[in-house]
This record gives sequence, C-alpha cells and structure tokens, in this order.
Amino acid sequence: MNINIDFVNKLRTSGLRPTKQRLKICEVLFNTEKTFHFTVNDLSKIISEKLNQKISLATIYNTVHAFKKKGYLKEISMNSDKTYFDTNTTHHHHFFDSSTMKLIDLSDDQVEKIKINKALPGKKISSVEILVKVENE
Amino acid sequence: MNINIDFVNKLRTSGLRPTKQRLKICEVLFNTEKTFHFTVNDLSKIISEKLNQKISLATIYNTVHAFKKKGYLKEISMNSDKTYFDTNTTHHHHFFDSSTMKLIDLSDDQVEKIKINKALPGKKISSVEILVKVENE
DNA sequence: TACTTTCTTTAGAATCATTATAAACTATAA
DNA sequence: TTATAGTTTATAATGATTCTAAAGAAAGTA
Ligand SMILES: [Mn+2]
Ligand SMILES: [Mn+2]
Ligand SMILES: [Zn+2]
Ligand SMILES: [Zn+2]
Repeated sequence: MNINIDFVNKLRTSGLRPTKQRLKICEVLFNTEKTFHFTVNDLSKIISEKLNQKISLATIYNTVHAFKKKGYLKEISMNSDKTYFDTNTTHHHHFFDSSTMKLIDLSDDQVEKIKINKALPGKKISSVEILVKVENE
Repeated sequence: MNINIDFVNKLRTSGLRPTKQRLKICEVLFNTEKTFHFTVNDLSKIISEKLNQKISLATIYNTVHAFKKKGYLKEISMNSDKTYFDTNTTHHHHFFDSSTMKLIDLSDDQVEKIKINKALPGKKISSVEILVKVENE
C-alpha cells in the first residue's frame, strides 16, 4: 500500500496517470533493490504467470516505452534477435553471455577510462558503451 | 572476369559452390577497396536497382548468413531496429550517428587499451566492442 | 456530485523483418 | 551422362512490434 504511493507520485510527477496497469508494472520493475534486464516477453510472462494478472501486450509495450521516454528504463544496444530493457538507468556497460543469452552489468568504475583518439567533425558524443561477449570456457 | 576467379576460389575453398547469385553478391560486397556497412535491405536494393538483377530475398539472406558463418562478414552488435552487416571483419569499434542512422568505423588502434576489472568465473571473453553514439552538435 | 475532457487500455488487425518449406534447378563428381 | 548433394526460388509461416478505433478510467470543473 505505502509502496504504491511512491509509484503514484512517480507517475503523477511524470505526467502519467497512475492506472492499475502502470502501478502493477512499476511493482514488477522497481519494487526491488536489485536492477535487472528483461525483454517485453519476460515482463509479460511475469505478469500473467507469476502474478496471474492480465495486462494486454499493447499496454505493456506502451508502458515500457513511456517509462523509457521518462528515463526510468534504458533500452540496451546490442543485437541478438532480442530487445532488452534495463532497470539500471545509470551509465554502465554489459557482458553478454552467449551461452545463456543473459546480460550482466559491468559498472562504469570497473572499466578504466576509455580514450578515443578519433573525433567526428560536427558531431558530439552522446554515449560510449562497451559490450563484452562471453561464453563458457 | 579475372576478378571473378578470385571469388570462385574464395567460395570453393569455403565449401560454397560458386553460383552466379553468390558471385554477384561477392562483387557487390568485396569488389571494392573500402569496407562498408549495410543492411539486407540495402544489399537487396543495390542488386535490383543499381545492377538490375534479380536475386530472391531468401537467397540474399542465405548468402549473407553463409558469408557471416565463414567469417567474410560481421553482424554488428547494436540496436536501432535495423540489423547491420560489415564487410570489415577485422577487430574494430563503431560510431553510430543517430542523426543519419549510419555506422562509422573506429579502428582498434584509435582506442586506448580497454581494461576491465571484472571477471566472470567459468566464462571467457570472446569479444570486446565499443559503441559510441554521436549526434549533431 | 454530475459533467466534460483527455488519457489509457484493449482486442484485433496490420506491418515488417526474417525464416521455413518444398519444388525446380544446377554444380560437381562418378 | 547420370547421380548426388547443394542451391535458388516463390510462397507461406512466424514472431515481434505497431496501429486502430472503440470502450473505459482518471482528472478537472462547476
Ligand atoms: Mn522499441
Ligand atoms: Mn541474422
Ligand atoms: Zn544493465
Ligand atoms: Zn565496421
């Protein structure tokens, strides 16, 4: 109950109405100390199978995109057929385990400063991300 | 004619029969001093519009995937709806220009050695790639 | 509270990239 | 040649994502 008040405020201050669908998705995504990575399909399964709720897929897409736009989620840059979202919105990097298809965070301070000796005239850098692919030894 | 002999050999030594479709695709992809990035759709358009040839889309997909498997192409790890391939198969990094949706190579020696202070037990690193997103200033 | 407006959800259709199917075709080797 | 395995192709199927338009819900106002 009191958890939800935070989410209600979070949504209200973002200009998003606190509907029960959005609050449920907030609970799944943000009501945990640990951040995690997920696909839309993962999220949909958690809601329907673990929580026995039904939220239409269109709403899940709408909500995830709305949250991304507000900066509450990041979409992860990497290709592997799947599109991943991340509840960790701080600047960080990733390991991608090809054996399990899972992403693992690599925090910015675990990477020594990246120096790039090439500039593109008229362009400014908006992000620098490392993707480390790993597999079983 | 003599260019094609190289491609015929390249294909034969890879265990791929040198069909006219594959040779045509080789010409488009490898008959140039510069490497480049492309999508399957780009390649398909070059073949049909610029060369006025018809190769079925299924064959283009098959060929691109076969070439990737043989190491003649790399598929680029990044998300932007589009899936890019790269005729530059050396180890290198990329800029992605969000304004133009184009990839630009960033050679390995233009990046100072990347040091990662995190290891995953039982896993070995298969690649480390940087993606630098840029936009207009 | 009643009314109005705007936003949100939803089922279902549409789209788009990619992959699968299976029959016709072709390169290669016997 | 003939046989074999590999290849191409049109077409259908798949799967993720987006669109549509109608019904429902939240917020604002009187
Ligand atoms: Mn998206
Ligand atoms: Mn692919
Ligand atoms: Zn992450
Ligand atoms: Zn490249």
